Formats: sequence, C-alpha cells, structure tokens
Amino acid sequence: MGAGGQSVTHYWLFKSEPNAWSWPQQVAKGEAGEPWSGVRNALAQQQMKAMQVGDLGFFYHSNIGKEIVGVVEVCQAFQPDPTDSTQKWGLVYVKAVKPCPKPVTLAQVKATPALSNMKLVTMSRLSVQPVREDEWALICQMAGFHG
DNA sequence: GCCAACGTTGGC
DNA sequence: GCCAACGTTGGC
Repeated sequence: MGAGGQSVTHYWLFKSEPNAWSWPQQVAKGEAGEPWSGVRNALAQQQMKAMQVGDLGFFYHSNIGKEIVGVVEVCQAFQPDPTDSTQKWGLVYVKAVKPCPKPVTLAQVKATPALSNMKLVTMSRLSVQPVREDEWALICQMAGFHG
C-alpha cells in the first residue's frame, strides 16, 4: 500500500456492551458482517464517515469484561442507518476477522504508558474511536498476535 | 448502585 | 446564542 497515499489502512476501536451485541454474535455473522447501527453521537459518527473498506478495528466489550476481544474489518463503507428515522445518522458494516489469543483489558491499557493517550482512556464514553498505528501495533503484541 | 463525563434539549 | 437541566454512558 501507500502509493498515492489513499489506500492506507486506518485503525479504529468499536465498543459494544456484550449484553447488547457481543463478539460471539459478531463472529456468527461471518463474512456478511453486521451493520454497526445505533450510533447517535456526532464524534463517533465522524469516525465512521472516515472509514474505508479494509480498515481494521478492535472489538471492545464495555461494562462487562472491559477488554479488547477481537479484530474486525470494515466491509461496507459509510451509509445511512436504516434504524434512524431522521436520516441524520449513518453506519458502516464490520465483520469479525480473528479473536485475540489474549484479550487486552482496560486495566492493562491504563497501566501501559505508551497507551495512556488512547481515547479509550481519555474519552471513555466515545463509542467509536480512532486508534493510532503505534497503539494498534502494541496492542496486537499484547493480544498475542505476531507480525 | 453510584458518580463523573459529556452530549442534548429547551427556556430565555 | 447562552446556559441550566436532564439523560445516557461506562468505569468503579
């Protein structure tokens, strides 16, 4: 990638309460993926607008678990959210890529100085967040991924 | 179950 | 257009 600079993969983090939508449910959707509907926050919305097919994201369980449990890939770009009658909000589709061999907990993230600027720490209520490339690489290591 | 953070709403 | 009140999210 990189030639022309427009196919660079960007990294994200999607939060979900496992009560409402869990990693196993996401995995069960397979290649078809799942519309990430219901986001009603302008900042989170901006992130989804900026996403491109092929971008990767962490799947984070909020409230219960409080850990990054897997990796998802954006498989459909930003489009209107059919659950929104005001036509104001949109969504992207994400599909499960792989589970984390070792889930990375919020406590671990907070205990890691290099991750202390993550939105997960500094803007804990933002449900869709950008992740820097160096943060992505480090968390992948911590999660037990190689390469 | 509590509380802090923060976005949204509505009165002025 | 400001700001107080309120609701929601999410960590603890």
